[in-house]
Amino acid sequence: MQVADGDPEILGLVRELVTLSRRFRANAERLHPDLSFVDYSLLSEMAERNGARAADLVGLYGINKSTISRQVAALHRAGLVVRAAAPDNRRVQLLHPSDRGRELLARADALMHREVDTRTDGWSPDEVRTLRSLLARYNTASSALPEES
Amino acid sequence: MQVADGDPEILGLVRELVTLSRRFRANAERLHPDLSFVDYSLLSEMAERNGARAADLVGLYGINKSTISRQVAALHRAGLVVRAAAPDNRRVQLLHPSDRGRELLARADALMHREVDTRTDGWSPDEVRTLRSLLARYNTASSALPEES
DNA sequence: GATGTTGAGTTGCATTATGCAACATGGCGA
DNA sequence: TCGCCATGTTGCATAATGCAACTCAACATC
Repeated sequence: MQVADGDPEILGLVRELVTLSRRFRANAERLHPDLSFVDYSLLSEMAERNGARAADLVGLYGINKSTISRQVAALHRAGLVVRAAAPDNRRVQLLHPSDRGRELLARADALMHREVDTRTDGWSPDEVRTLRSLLARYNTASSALPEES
Repeated sequence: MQVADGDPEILGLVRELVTLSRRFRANAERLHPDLSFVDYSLLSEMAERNGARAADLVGLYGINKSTISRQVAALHRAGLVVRAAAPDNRRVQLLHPSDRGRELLARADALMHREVDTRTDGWSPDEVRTLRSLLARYNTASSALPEES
């Protein structure tokens, strides 16, 4: 792999990742207009982790905390998120989807599920598993970003 | 696959795709601030296809043509894209990266290459190939979207 | 207990990304 | 020739995002 620079396989992977990133989001946006892609990502993460701190989301997506702050505030205003003080550290607020949030999340999940299921039509279960697992590895690796101070 | 609804494998895949979509973009944005993620995606597609029509890009990314129009216009103003009339259909303009565009693209490519190479550190060449190929299949399947009339 | 330091969020300000709908125009077919 | 249609473009509005300055509560030290 140390072809140093210019491994066409890697560059090809980059291309696919780029395309996926733009298209997947646009597609999701069309699929469930009730819950924007951003809101969907936040709610699913909170649900997944059974409560997330804003800072977690900042780290996960690698975006500015002001952005997360605003997006979470919007979700809260919309009644889709509840904030709870963390038991251990009172400075922190744990974010959870509200009942209504869970409901919207479930609906969007169903749509996304159907969508991805359709797009992987004809794949073997093993291929689906493999894609998921490789993406999970890639995403996890990405988490270990060099934090800019 | 026909678990109708609720296949956790599919839903897991959805989660990974969501995370990737948000993070990959943000990451690219930080990696090569000279060339925004959007500009990068457009230029690489033009280069890849050796000339792309605006409508191609609209279809590829599934976004509104007005958005593409503006983004291409910006690239053109910046001197990174040249427009040429298509030989067969004069209504169409073929978009190519300019020399300067190619230059910026190459620089961003190098950075992205390095980035992805790093994140797949420790992967077998086969795993990298597999991820690329599965993503390619997924992306291609996505192209066949039901066009909303 | 007062005080300075630090972590977690917020907010003002600016820019970019994107959608929708109306509009412009140059080809093409009847 | 005429009208229709495919390709784009533009006005208008909203969402997403970054940066930097600021608030505030919790901690640590003295």
